Amino acid sequence: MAEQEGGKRGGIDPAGRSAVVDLIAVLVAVTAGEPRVMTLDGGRALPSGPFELAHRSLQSGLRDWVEQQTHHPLGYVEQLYTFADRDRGAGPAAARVISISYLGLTREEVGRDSAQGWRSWYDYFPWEDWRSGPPAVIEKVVAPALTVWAETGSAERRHRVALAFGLGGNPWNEDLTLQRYELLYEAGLVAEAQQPRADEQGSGVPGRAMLADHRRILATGIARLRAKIKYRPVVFELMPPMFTLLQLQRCVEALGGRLVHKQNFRRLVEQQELVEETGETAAETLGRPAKLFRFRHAVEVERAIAGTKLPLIRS
Amino acid sequence: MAEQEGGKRGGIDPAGRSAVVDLIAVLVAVTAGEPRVMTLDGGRALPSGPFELAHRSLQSGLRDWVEQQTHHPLGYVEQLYTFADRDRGAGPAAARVISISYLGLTREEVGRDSAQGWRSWYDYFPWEDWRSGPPAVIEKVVAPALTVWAETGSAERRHRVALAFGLGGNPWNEDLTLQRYELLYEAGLVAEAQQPRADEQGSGVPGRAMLADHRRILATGIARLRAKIKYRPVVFELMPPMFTLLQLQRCVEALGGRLVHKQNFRRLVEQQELVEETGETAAETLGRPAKLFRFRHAVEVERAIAGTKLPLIRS
DNA sequence: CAACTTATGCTCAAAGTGAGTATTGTCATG
DNA sequence: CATGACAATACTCACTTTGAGCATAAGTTG
Repeated sequence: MAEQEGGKRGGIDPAGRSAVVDLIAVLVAVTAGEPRVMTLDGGRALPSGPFELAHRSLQSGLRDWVEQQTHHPLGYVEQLYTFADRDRGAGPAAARVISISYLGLTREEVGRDSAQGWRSWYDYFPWEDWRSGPPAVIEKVVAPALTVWAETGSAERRHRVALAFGLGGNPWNEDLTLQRYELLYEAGLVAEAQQPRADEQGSGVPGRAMLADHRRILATGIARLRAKIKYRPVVFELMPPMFTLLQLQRCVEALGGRLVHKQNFRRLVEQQELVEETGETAAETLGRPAKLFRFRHAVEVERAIAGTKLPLIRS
Repeated sequence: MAEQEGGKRGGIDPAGRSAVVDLIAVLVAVTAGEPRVMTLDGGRALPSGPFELAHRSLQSGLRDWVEQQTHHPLGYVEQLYTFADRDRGAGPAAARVISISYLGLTREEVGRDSAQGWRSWYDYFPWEDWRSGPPAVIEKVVAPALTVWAETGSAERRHRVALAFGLGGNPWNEDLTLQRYELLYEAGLVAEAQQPRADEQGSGVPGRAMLADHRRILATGIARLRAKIKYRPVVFELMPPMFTLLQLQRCVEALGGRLVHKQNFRRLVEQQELVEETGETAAETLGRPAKLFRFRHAVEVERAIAGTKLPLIRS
């Protein structure tokens, strides 16, 4: 089916059947209540590099590139998505490039030279941060522009816009980050959608642009992470070994871009036995001192058991 | 970063930076209460083919291959996973192949010449069907063999086995299909794990083998589908336009490999307003005639709104 | 000490779930 | 034509899980 390629160098490829494969990382940390993503090139690109024969696997290839480019170790990693759209790559004459993207979770290391690359992901998606209420940018810029665009389309298009951005009485759903970005792209409101000139923001919407489809990949990562923290205890990959429940809450809020009910959040965390007390208490500056907790790693296995939602029968 | 490849033929590749990319489909239908998967080569392979420059996108490339190989139209499609493990491909001297896998959902078309390829997925994973209680094959073959293997490893290995296969009082979790297959592979109990001889089943566990890593990809598809029907109304892609609630239930049971509580299942379906009455009733053979329902396509958009699980605050 | 800020405890009602029991239509059959 | 067999539907009931608050407790700062 596929011709063999034995050695270190590939052969001629008459059928156009081989492609360049890029590995791209969305590396996330939460620091000081801000969700941050590792970038290169002045914030315009995600860490990435081609998959090479020398790499043992996709993941190890990714690890090599990220650690080489950012000098930051890669912890928890999961695959995100594989993209290969033609007109969505690096310019009009782009080669056929396949982008295999990964989501990585870590913590920022203080005093590292990697400190340069971290940026708040809300720099790229200002409309995604609802922690201080509905972002003004939506009402002032995004909604009007999208509404104009939607008017020129079908009713279904208007419906998609209303649903994704919580317009017309619809509730906001933080998990739709990717759909929102894709809508803005379709509407030509993000810089990446303007083929020729890459840098001018023009008639677009606020939010930093990135090279090629990196911002789309970032949106994919955010969406995945926002969805995942709800059913898998992955937040802890972003926390220090010991933390207070408020710190944990702030982390979740940073990721979700929404505030949560403090008491109910604690109830949830405790009843699910996600954490255990360390016995120590935090040396805070303000308020009653909080107990310090640590993640109960045991739940990672226990949680594998859960999962269902169908009205099963016992027997 | 990546060298340009202009025309129909690729160039020399000194850095080993280009790879062959295969597109692989797990095409599923449910017929007569059995979950079935489309296969080729006498049930030993999934539909697949290389991604070529001529393809507009990964999905369209996949569609081309599947429709050409199976003469069956492809409906709902979603990406599954991208594999590229070295020692897991087509034999020891395998080229570096990247497999991008997709899950497709359809219905079998009667009287099609594509009818050949459909097989029950439980032919490949007999231990996954719990609809008539715990499969004998687990108690008789799988559990003993895995226990022997686990004894030779760490306590953590024993724990993984117990969890994945519901041993030692652990509950069965139908979503762990992939983990179970991977454990069996690790333990050398599936034919694919024996490098040299491919066909002899020998000391292994019952269940049909497949070429290369196709069975692993099938397991990935099953796991994804089992998980997904719980939070997204995808079952309906597998149903005819009109159906009774019992037919719907049988379909869900076929996929999950477990029986569900009839009354509660109906309550769930109705309270979520997934279906609406057609007014007609089924011309059954047995029992009180059932109302025929159709899927409320409106929920596909409505459902996009749902999704949360965090204890949000209103404000 | 008063004012502030955060940590924790508790309550309450509304929904959602797991497991059954009871009743109602139809068809096939002795 | 009464009786089963087999499903479709209706309802119950006891919990559990959530969404929203109210009320205290325990430090820090001026």
